[in-house]
Amino acid sequence: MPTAARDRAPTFSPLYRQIKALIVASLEALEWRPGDMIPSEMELAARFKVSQGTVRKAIDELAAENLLVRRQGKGTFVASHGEARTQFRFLRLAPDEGEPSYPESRIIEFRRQRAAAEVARVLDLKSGDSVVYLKRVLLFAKRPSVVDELHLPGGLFRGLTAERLAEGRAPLYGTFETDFGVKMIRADEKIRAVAADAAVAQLLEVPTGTPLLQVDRVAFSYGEKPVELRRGLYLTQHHHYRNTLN
Amino acid sequence: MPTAARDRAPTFSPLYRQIKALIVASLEALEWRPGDMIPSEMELAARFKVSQGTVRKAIDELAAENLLVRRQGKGTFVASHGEARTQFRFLRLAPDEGEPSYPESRIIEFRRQRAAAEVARVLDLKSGDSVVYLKRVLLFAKRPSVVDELHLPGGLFRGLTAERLAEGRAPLYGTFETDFGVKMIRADEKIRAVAADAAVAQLLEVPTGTPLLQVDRVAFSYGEKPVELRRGLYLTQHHHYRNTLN
DNA sequence: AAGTGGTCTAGACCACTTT
DNA sequence: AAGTGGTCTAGACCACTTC
Repeated sequence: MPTAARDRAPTFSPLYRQIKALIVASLEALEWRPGDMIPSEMELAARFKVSQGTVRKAIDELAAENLLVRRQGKGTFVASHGEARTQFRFLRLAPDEGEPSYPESRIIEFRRQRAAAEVARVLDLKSGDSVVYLKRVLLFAKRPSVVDELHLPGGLFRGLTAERLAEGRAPLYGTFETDFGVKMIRADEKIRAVAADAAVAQLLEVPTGTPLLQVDRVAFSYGEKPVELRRGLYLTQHHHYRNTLN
Repeated sequence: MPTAARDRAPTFSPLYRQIKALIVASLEALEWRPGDMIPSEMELAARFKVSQGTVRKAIDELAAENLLVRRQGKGTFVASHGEARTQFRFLRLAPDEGEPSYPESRIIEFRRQRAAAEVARVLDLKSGDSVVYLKRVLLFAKRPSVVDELHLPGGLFRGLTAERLAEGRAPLYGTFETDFGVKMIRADEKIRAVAADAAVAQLLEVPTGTPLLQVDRVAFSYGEKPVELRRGLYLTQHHHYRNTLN
């Protein structure tokens, strides 16, 4: 049978990318939730009326983008922040000695407030829209090592309260996806060296002026939608930010 | 024709990975140099006696790893550090405002010396082996912004002299690949915040104690071979280290 | 027109996991 | 044994670049 053409965008888009977009739409609509198995390649091929190889290529790309995870013999699954595999993808601070571990979190402040102009701009909101503000200290092996400030769109995190996060050792992004259906896909970070001010120095139990890593993050969900603005101040006396250039 | 089996490693390795290894071997042997076009998929398929699709899958992975670059209608080319595309893959310091640019370099020190224990360990040399030591200042828009110290295996960089690098605006890794056949593939970085000591502060024209980003890099060539140890101290008052988490 | 990579199909068979 | 993803093939045709 000759190649199916279907509705082709004015600028040529191959079939497998259209299939890919359909799968992403299903992910976004939570037809399959994080951790779920999606239909087999043959089933999807039947649903979309294309060959298995075309579905395969679409899934290949989604797996490369960490939206899906393939497990031979088992099936293809929706990636989840609850898994060890994904655990350290967004947590780049590692101890100088020993294995990476997940930190303990202490909430310093939690409130809903009106978005300042800068926050609104980055999160694609209107100035004055509701925003969740969260300030935490992260402790690695009982040692306070990070001071974090987060801004989240209020509309996406309706039931979020301080109690719900309290004393959590659970990954924050895992909570976001299971409790609020907000899936973090990608993040951009800008890193600088700064001196600790008095307030931060006290929280981290170091002298004022101690050099800290300042990590400004914007995290995105499906469709490049910004859903988190975060500033982290990292104490790097026993830890470092690890990165790989490919 | 049934599937060719060939010499199969004890743990199963698919054909396309064996093909991939053969292509990497040719790259390593400089059969095709950076910037060169490699043979077409059909030619390689004939050479290796496999189908075009199998060669294609091997090349797909090599392109994903940035060892090869595909150009539709033209051919497949060996990736080169001389291209704009690759330019900023290993240069993560970007100005807060405006477009990234390539810095001017000033050499502060250049000499050959015996490898200290730590340097030898990281570069996989013997203690006392010859090592090239290079210290530079990088200037963005006339502003000194980085102090860099590099250690390179002496054996790989035989003809390297200070004159050859002098006042170079050319990318260092481009020089390495064209002049010495050493191709940088991947690098690991560990980032910390530190305070500028007197010597560095003078070079960067800032007060002693100014917070700086300390970036420790180990760069690798083919086969995970370490070929560079580098420590950079970045002034982040008008620049930042950019990163994307996927 | 010819040559390159890019897409799509259909079918066979392999490797891994579960029943 | 059945179901899943993984590999490999052979052939057709499309899109892009160059001659």
